[in-house]
Parts: sequence; C-alpha cells; structure tokens
Amino acid sequence: MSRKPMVRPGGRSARVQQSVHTAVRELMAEVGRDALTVPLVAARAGVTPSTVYRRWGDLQELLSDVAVERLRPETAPADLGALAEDLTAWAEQFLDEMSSPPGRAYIRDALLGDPDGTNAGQCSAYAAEQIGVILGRAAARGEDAPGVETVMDRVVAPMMYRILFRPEPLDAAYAHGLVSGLLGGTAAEGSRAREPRARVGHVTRVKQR
Amino acid sequence: MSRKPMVRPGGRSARVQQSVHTAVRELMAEVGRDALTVPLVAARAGVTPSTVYRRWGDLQELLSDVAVERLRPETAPADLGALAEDLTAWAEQFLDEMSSPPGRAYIRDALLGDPDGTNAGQCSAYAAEQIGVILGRAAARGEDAPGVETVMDRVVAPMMYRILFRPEPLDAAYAHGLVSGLLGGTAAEGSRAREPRARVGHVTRVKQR
DNA sequence: GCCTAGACGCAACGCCTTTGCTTTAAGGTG
DNA sequence: CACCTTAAAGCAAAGGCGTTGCGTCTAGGC
Repeated sequence: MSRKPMVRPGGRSARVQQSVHTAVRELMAEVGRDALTVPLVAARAGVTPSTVYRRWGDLQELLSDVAVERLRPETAPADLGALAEDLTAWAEQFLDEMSSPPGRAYIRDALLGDPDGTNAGQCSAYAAEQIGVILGRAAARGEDAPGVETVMDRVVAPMMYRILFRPEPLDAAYAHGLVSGLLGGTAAEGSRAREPRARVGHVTRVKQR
Repeated sequence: MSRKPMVRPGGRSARVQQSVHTAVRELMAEVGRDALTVPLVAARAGVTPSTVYRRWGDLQELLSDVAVERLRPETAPADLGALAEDLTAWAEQFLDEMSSPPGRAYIRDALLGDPDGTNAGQCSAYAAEQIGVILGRAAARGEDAPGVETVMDRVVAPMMYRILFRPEPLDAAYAHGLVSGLLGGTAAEGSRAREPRARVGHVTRVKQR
C-alpha cells in the first residue's frame, strides 16, 4: 500500500481548482455575488457541477475558499521606523480594507462556509503574521513591544468585532485610538475619548422579562 | 389614508411567527440542525413553505432570527458587590456560553442570515446592555468605571474574535485575564501570561487602562 | 511500462425554491 | 357594528439546484 496518495495537488486537479476559483471571481464581478450558483460557476469553469459539489461540498465553502485567498495580504507591512507608526499605519489600512463593503463580504464568506474553522483560522493567522513582522522589527530596534496575542486582543479583535457586529461605519481614527490606547502611555484617546466614564446615577434600564 | 398599517404584529401573523420559531427549535433538537429544511419546518408549524419563504426569504435568515432569540440574555447580571467581581463573573459566563458548541452555532447562524446586519447588531446590543447594568451599579457605588464601549473593546471583542476566528478552546482564565487587564493595575494575567512579550529580550509592560 | 486508486464527466432523480393567483383576516373607517 | 382596504397566508405548478451511481480518465507509485 502506498503511503501518501492522500491528496493530489498537482496535475488535473490543480487546473480544475484554479479554473473554478477564477470563474468565481469573474462571475462575482459580472453578475454579483447573490446571483452565483454552483452550476453557473461550473459552466464558466468548464467543469460539471458534480465536480464542484464533490470537491467543495457547497457553494458557501467554495466562496469561503475564494474569500480567504482574497484576504491574504500581498505585501509586508510598511517599515516607517518606529513601532507606533508601523502599527498605526497597518491598523488603519487593515480597518480601511476590512470595513469596506467588499471587505465585509469577504470576511462573512470566509466565516460562513467553514464548518471546522480552518479558513477563519487562516485569516487570523494572516493578521498575526503581519503583526509579528512589525513587532519583530520593533524588537530588533530595541523598542519596548507587546506580544502578538496582546495586539490581536487590543487592536485586531475590536476592529473585527465592530465590523461584524456593528452597522456603524468605522474610520481611521478608531484604529489609531486602539493602537495609542495599547502603546501610548498618556495618549490613550481614540474610542475612549468618546465615552470616558459611566455616568453616575444614569438610569440603565434592562428588560427583565 | 391610514397612517400606520405598515406592519401587523398581532393576530394571525404573530401566531405564524411563533409556531414557525417553535417548529425550528423542536426540529433542531429532534433531527439536528443540518437536516432542517424549509418545507420540513413549515410542515411542523402547520403553514405552507411559501409563507416561510415570503416572510424570511431564506432558511438562513429564519435560523438567524431564532438564534438571536436564543442569544438574548434571560436574567440581569449578578450583583456581587464590586465592579471587578461583577464584570469577571459576567465575562466568564458569557465566554462559557458563547464558546460552547451550541453557542458557536448560534453565533454563526445569527451572523449568517443577516444581510443588513440587524441581527448581529442586536447581539451586540444585548451584551452592551448587560455591561451597562454592571457599570451603572459600579457608578452608583461610586466606583471608578470605564465606559461601555471600552468594555466592549477590551473584553467582549477579544472573546468573540477568538470564538469566531480561532479553533482553540477558551477557558474562564482568559475572560478573567481580560477583565483584570482592563480594571486591575497589577493583576493583569490571563492570556498575557501565555505570551507575555515579543521574542527578543525586553520588557513589555503594557499600559493598563 | 504497468497498476492502483483518487478524481472527473455524464445522466437521472428528487426536492427545494420561486412565483402568480386566490383567499383569509387584521385593523381602521363611517 | 358593519364595511372596506390591504397585508399576509394558502394553493399549485414550473423551473432549477443538489445529490448520487456508474463509467472513464489520469496522476503517482512500483
């Protein structure tokens, strides 16, 4: 018995995967994401629908794959010479891309068709990797830097949470506030400036049911 | 021309909505979530499938509605006499419920069938409301308390982000660490303990609050 | 160069989804 | 209280998506 014919990444399978992925991207631009169907994608890709169903199982899983591909960062984060500037610039760009309508759609798709959480984990790994580069540079400069997980909790998580759960638009100032809240000792403004403390004596109603 | 017959929340429509919702819950327990179909739910609810399609448009949107209903907190957060204890207890319970397999499924469903983000916003509003109660109590006691948005960023968002994007399980210590990282000056442990600093030798003392 | 087995093409079936029309009843009006 | 308007549900049919069994092909190992 052979030991590793588990998967066949090369040859025909690879061609099919690529042609299906490009078909999805093309059709998303042409007819819109809502009009996508598996038979439509399969026809454009030159394969039969059953092939798509067997490989991906579902339109959502296919879209999730494509979304993760689109969410992969293409370039290393800019090196501006200091941790605060690097992190701020990265966070602002990240927020700008992710909070845009297409960005939100990709995030949703990536989370949607992902039973085992592999694709979502990949997205998180992308962000962690970029942050790791920035923190590594800072450490090489001798700067005092937090850990990757801390940056994920303090910068990435709040942005993603608001993108997913809040309808309100987000601006670069929010990203800036998160970074300075984490790094800056005294310059902790941003979101906090909007609502510094709880109002004493304000009535907080909760429906008791 | 009458001015407010825009929607009819009472009467037959209300009965249909309730019977469909209960049908979803019953069938989810009986046949499992994957085996749910609109015709199946409709038959159990005693309505025709077209009714479900017209009202909800999609099985996912229906499941999203049901999920939001299940994610609504039933009781006010416990009053333990101090902000730190109240917030910690709430965060631990929140994380416990949300990170469980059914909790994750509900969150996914709520996000899934939600084109305009209304249901997701409702989930966020539930958490904000609970936190508002806790902070209101703290303010009434004269305690120094952060704002609701700050707690959302520092406690809720990291937990939800990890639930959605990370496969690893989460324990109560993580929730505790987030709260003490926000409130406690010196007792900032939890997740940070796992990865306190960046790779290169240096001191990472993250500024608290 | 042969052999094994994973992957794709083909085709048919079942059920979900959609849609136009009809019927019911909720809620306002006189 | 009877009437009227109209939103919402019932009904039924057509179209298309999703699924599956079987045959064929090719990638990779021996």
